[in-house]
Amino acid sequence: MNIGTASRASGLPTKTVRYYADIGLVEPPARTVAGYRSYDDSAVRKLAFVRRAREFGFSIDECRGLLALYEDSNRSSADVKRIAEARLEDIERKQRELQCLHDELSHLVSACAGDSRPDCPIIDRLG
Amino acid sequence: MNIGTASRASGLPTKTVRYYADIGLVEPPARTVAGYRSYDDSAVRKLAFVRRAREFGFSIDECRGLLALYEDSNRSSADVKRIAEARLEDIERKQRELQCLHDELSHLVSACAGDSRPDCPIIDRLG
DNA sequence: ACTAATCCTTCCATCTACTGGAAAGTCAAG
DNA sequence: CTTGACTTTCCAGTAGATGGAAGGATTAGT
Repeated sequence: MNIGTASRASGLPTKTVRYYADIGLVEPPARTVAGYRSYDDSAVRKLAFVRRAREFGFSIDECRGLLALYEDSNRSSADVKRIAEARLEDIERKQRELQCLHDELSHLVSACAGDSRPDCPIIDRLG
Repeated sequence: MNIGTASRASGLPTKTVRYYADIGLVEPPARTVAGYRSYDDSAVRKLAFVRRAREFGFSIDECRGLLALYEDSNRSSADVKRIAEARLEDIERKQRELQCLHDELSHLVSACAGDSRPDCPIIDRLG
C-alpha cells in the first residue's frame, strides 16, 4: 500500500507519515522498485496507534516508548501505566497553571470598563 | 545600562532580551561605541511588561499589540479588553480540552493493573 | 602596565512536531 | 501518448526561545 492509502487508513496526513518514517518512529516495511514507501496493515496500525497517542498529548518520545510496548507481547502493564501517569501529571500541572491564569485574567477582564477611556486594570497589572 | 543589568532588572534571561531586540519587540534605545546594547528604565519597564504578559500566555504578537497600547496614553481600555478576552477564550478552550484528556486518561490509568502482566486498557485504547 | 575574569558581540545550530512548496520521477486511465 | 494523480527528495519556515563558539571590550586586582 502506498503512502496515500496508508495515510487515509491511519488518519494521518501524508506529510506526517513521511515525517514519522524519517525520524524512525514508524518506518514502512518496504519500498517499491520506484522507491515508493510500501506500508502493510501492521504499519498502518502503528500509525493509527501513534495518532491516538498524540491526540492524548503524548510526546513523540513517549510514543516511541508506547509503541515499543504495544509491539512487545511480553510487556508489563506497569511500564505503560508509568508513562501514562507521567503524562497525567503533566496534564494536571498544566491544568493548575491554566486555572491560575484564568482566575487572574478573568478578574482583570471583568474589572476593565472596556470603554474609550485609557484607564485599564489589565495594563496596570502588566506594567 | 548594559544588557546584563537590564536582564536582571527585567527578570528575563539575556538571551531573551537580545532575542526581543532582534525581533523588534523591545529595542535598546542606544548602543555604546563598542556596540553594546544600552537600556534605560523605560526599556526595562517594557521588558518586564512583556515578561508578565508572556507569563499570562499572551503570544509575542499579542505582546506587540499590548505594548503599543501600554505606550499609548490615548488608548481605549476596550482595545486592551478585547485582546485579553480573546486570550481568556483560548485559555478556556484549552481547559476544556485538557479536562477531556484528563478524564479519559485518568480513567484508563485507574483501570490499568500496573503489574507484570501485558494486559493493559491503556494500550488497548490506543491500539 | 599587565593579566585574568567577566561581559558583551554576532552567528549558527538546536529544540518540538510538523507543514508547505519546488522540482522531478512514476503510474494508471483514456 | 498525454494528462492527472501520485510519489520522491530536499529546503525552508513556524514559535519562542536556548546553547555554544569565536572573538572583542571592560574592569578589578596586582
